[in-house]
Amino acid sequence: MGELGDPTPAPRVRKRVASIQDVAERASVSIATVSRAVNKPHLVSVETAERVRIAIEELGYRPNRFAQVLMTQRSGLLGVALPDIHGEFYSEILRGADAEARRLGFQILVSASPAHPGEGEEAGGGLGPALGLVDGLAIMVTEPDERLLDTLRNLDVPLVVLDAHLGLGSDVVFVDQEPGSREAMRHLLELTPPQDCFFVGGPQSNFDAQARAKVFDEELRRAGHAPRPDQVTFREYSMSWGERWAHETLGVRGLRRIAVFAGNDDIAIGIMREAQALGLIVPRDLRVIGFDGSTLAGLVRPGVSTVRVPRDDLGRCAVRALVARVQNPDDDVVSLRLPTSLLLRESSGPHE
Amino acid sequence: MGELGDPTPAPRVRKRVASIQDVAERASVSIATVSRAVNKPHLVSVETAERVRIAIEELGYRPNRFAQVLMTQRSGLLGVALPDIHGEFYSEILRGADAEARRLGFQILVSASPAHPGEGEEAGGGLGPALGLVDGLAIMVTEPDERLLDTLRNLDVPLVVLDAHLGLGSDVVFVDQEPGSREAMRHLLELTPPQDCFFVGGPQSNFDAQARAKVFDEELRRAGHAPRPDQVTFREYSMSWGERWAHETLGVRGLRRIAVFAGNDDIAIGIMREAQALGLIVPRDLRVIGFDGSTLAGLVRPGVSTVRVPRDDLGRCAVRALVARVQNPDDDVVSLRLPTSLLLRESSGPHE
DNA sequence: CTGAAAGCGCTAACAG
DNA sequence: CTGTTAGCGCTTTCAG
Repeated sequence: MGELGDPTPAPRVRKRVASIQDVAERASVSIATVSRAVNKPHLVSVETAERVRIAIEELGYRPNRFAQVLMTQRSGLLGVALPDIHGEFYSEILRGADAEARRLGFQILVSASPAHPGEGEEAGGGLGPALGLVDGLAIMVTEPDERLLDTLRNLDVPLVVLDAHLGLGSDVVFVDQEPGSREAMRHLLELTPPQDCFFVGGPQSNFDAQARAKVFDEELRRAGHAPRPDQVTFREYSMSWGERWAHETLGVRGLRRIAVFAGNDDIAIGIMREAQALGLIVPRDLRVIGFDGSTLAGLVRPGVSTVRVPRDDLGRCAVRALVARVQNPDDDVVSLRLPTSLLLRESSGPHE
Repeated sequence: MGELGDPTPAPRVRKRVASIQDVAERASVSIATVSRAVNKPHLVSVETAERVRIAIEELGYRPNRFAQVLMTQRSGLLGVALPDIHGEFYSEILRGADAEARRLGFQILVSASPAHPGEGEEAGGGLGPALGLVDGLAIMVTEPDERLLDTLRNLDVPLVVLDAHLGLGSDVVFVDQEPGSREAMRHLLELTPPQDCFFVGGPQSNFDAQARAKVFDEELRRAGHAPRPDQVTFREYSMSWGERWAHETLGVRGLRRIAVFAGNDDIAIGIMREAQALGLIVPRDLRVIGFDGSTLAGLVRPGVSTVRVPRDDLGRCAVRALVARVQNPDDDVVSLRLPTSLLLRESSGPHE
């Protein structure tokens, strides 16, 4: 049962500092008065307040947060658990979350949850023992995970789920993949027949990947074509997957004049680069649209059309919802939807 | 003095959960025994341990971290304060720091310190009251800041400084700008005369910018040329600054066949893009080297030569040093140096 | 091996 | 307006 204990049993290190006791003595008041002077200044006389202020100053007193936190059961910490901490996508979510948290007087505790925690590993979004220190948890769930769900159910702090509908009655903030995907597909289908359209997605188990693929499927059918299996593939959100797909499709099978709806910008760029390496011209031989609205998509040549995702809004709204819940546990559960939209660039221009 | 108090006075929300008391009663032992069973299993008999285990299970007991932390004065939290949380550079530092922290059983508390905290704002790296919750602080300091220094001096937790030598006797982990910069400059000076070389830097007050500029200056002199004022400029780490510089230098003043050592990859790419927009060819008309080893530098055309910075090592080493200090406060102070090195791509090739 | 007891440093009634 | 008192939930001597 060691896992319940402190992660690193080690000698205490914090040096001895002035306590509220010391301040009280120095100011010749009770500790209660010191506490009030600090936290509820309006409850003490100005003279007393001043004496306390001076004592605090002289002693360099700072309230021990650990003790405060034990009393109030509130740490001012918010857990933010993401699948990964890396890359522009998550980085911006974090930025939004951090900014909003700061604004509201909280600090975020970031955690990159291992995507599939092994048997031994803790689920719960990767904040090991620190989970017990947060006032609330915002967690992004990108694929089904029973163990995680279980942890979340037993959580004893407010919870906000990002980007997934888990059916546990928590607040939810999610990016609606649909409108942007729909726009993207209609744009492609305007100039490319449905049988020449391809979806090159991320991991199949990803909720996002599925949502995007679903729109792809729907729009193709709407255009009168039931997608062949080779038109929809899944693997991972990486440039190398895009390159590989392009190599096999454009290089080996020699397809031309096709249109690709890529699972994200990395994949799109990978596809484009490989196409270019094969001597093809984008968009003439290959039209492509990515997803995420990454900076990179706007920087490569040709610019990559992409579906904008309001990343920092996502972080911001998640934190806002979480804080609302923390401060007002009995408010109605909210479900916040952030829309996506198509951002057109050269990569999805006409075939000629 | 309100700023010393809890940031958000709000009602308690944490629901009532089983305490060690409850477990003790259920297992018919004392709370001390429960504590031992959890933290020092070898100190209790197997039968007792089992009884306690069962009680814990049945009650869904989890030790209250707040109380643990108050007793042990150790939270398992590490503060990591960076100038910004955004962009690949910081993102990777974070990733390294997070991975290492996790490995060592700690959690990091990220903070994007406002670069120049206003008068009212807290210095101390932006972790407001949360500063009191960390076992140690790793802070990246990019420019001189007296107020910050002061805060750091009065810190009552272990401190590791990143990327700056502040002269307070803390551990330091720093990226040595020199070797990479030196290589870069020698590479440029091989084919471009010193009077046609330019340094386009970030903020002048940045330690890094200064270090890089210094090498630029030294190498030009070494090549027999004392840099003119127009050869060295500072502003900010952004693409738009690069574009602007290029516009004025290449567009307005019409310079050609020059070589630029840019303060970072963003600047380098900005310069390159503007040059291309002006119809120039890189590296024929303009050779350029960036800094940071960003992914982006390898993705644009032509590929941008850059000075590699071991970003995740930086985060990793900082955390390692910090944890070492936390666990062993009396170890010798360490100063860790991480070297940089040149990564050649097309952008700094010959003028023709 | 186990229990009793003493706090960690602070906040929050409750009386004055 | 201020002091007294009671904990918050846990860890840790110190005796058995």
